[in-house]
Amino acid sequence: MDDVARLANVSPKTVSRVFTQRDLVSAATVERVLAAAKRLKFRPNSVARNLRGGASSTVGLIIGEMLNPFYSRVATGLEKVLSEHGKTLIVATTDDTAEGEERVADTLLSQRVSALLMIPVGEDQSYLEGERQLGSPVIAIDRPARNLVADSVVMENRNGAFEATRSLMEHGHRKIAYICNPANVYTQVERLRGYREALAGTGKAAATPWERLIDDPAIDPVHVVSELLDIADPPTAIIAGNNRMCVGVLRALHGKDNPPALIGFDDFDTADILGVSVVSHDAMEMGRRAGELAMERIADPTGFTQQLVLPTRLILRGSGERPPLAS
Amino acid sequence: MDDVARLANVSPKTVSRVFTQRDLVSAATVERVLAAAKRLKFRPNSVARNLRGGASSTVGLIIGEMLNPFYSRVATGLEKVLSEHGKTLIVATTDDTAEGEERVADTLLSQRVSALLMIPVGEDQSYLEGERQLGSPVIAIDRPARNLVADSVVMENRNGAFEATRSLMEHGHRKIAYICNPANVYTQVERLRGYREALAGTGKAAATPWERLIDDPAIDPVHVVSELLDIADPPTAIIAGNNRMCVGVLRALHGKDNPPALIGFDDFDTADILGVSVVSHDAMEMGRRAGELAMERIADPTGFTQQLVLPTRLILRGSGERPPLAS
DNA sequence: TTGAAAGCGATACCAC
DNA sequence: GTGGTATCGCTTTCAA
Repeated sequence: MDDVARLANVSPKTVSRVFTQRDLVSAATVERVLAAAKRLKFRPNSVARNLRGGASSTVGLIIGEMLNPFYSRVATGLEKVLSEHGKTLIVATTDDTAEGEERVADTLLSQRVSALLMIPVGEDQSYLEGERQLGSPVIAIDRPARNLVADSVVMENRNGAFEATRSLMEHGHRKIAYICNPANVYTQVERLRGYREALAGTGKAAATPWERLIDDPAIDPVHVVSELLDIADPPTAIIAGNNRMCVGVLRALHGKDNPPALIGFDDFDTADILGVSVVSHDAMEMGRRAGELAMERIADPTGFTQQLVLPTRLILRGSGERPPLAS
Repeated sequence: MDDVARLANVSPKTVSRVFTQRDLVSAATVERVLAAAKRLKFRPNSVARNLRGGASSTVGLIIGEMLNPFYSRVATGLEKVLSEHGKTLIVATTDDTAEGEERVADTLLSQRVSALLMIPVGEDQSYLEGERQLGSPVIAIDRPARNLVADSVVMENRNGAFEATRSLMEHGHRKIAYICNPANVYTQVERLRGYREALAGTGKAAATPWERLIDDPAIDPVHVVSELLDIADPPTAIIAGNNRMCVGVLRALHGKDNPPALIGFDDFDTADILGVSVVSHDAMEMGRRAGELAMERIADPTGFTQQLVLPTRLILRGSGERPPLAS
């Protein structure tokens, strides 16, 4: 910057002004500075810029992995909002482990991100409490943070599952399975609850014999489904707890003669071609709203924390409307 | 840091040492400093840290959009390598426009990323030449950079298309279509060439009547396919130039009685269930190799630039082996 | 093994 | 409109 100032015959401060509050500088000076900057290939260093003010121009996002289209949709929505606000997105992945989460949170905070957005995977985010007090807002996406005051954006998990189950019941099903992996996360707990409530009707919601709550990513959905369909009183319909599980179930049912009905959670690219009914939601919108929440919180760290709940929508494409086998 | 130093009764420099070259400090001092740091919730500011040295701990990636699974696979592979090297990933998207590319490149360079990785979308990257000379290595992924010295990682586009075409020919096809959108990118030019060469046999490769090289993202693949199958001498097989187009073709063929054979470029999640033959490649590996190339170039900016070419693999799942209609 | 001083690239505050 | 000066949080000399 000093070089530019020298070449343009002004003070460094004026150069700085040209790149930040251009209207405070005379047109002639601006032109001279810009020319000098161009010649010297000068580009303001936004890192140094933010050294002073505290809040940087970056925002951190912690997700399980980028391969999962749900996560990448969230990232997309978020990135859109950020770029509108001149912020850039730092993405870090946890491989869906709690240790990974703490590790990358630490890294991102070292980078002084102006906000930390995350899809929590660990069971406890209290380790972030100090940071939050120090001024790094935390926004939880898809699942609320635990033991931490944080804004959050989630979806209507329970109601989505409730409606899916009810829809299957209206098509004559009564023996309905619920399969998911992982199971110990907020979204699945909620969805399971909605499923049970629908099945219970006015009675008391309780576990059913057709629930398969897996918690080991290594277990093959195909295997689980095969086993499930082989039990004495097999289900006539299946609800898959997330996109991954839904594809797994599809794979398991593939080629079967009289497949059970199927409704998946999360929409996916070829679901229309495959005729798969799903509980759909707008993951990009989640990212977008989370981004807006972050901008809000950066602007006013003292406001009330909010919990946004986004709707889900049942999309019927065929697989969810298959009647039960008349056995 | 000063506060920590005061509390631990040492100089700031010693605190710095504890967090960087711990072995140069006595064990007792280390402990005292760490305790003080913990009490004060001190976390080294890696932004300020890098203010001095030049190269920062971030690496920038410019991609078209995160929704495209190809891009996100590349990002995944890259992120893996970076986290092993203690670097974090800043992702910026261009919406697949050249202007977007320049804009976000500028932003990332302002952030002083230690390397700039990109899937070039514009037709000219010479605008980065200055930066490269100033010490920001540029790595092109999937497509070589134009008018710029840069390392790159690409795949065997031409050969992949060649083999797909040959495979269709071996199954009796002669009237083979090639559909893609966009068309004016390196990958498509190469694939088209492979397709033509295979069809030409020993003759001179030339355009065929079944090529549909679209360049408007708004045009619906379904429409293009319908039209293509309605011409006087319709193709009996189709090669789709990328994942998006492949799904589009699938959608168009869906429900048709005697669909043409189909081979797609890029594998996708449910391709096995849908029985779609594809030219597959390892996008994560591309990201990984690009990351390694970046680390290499950061360590030694003077080395020869490299061009890595990764193989493709034809996966036959049914759609590519349908024989031509005996019409 | 530890410390003092200068500086990285920019901005904020206060003069002129 | 423009220019000094201190400062942000840390690291790199060079000494002790």
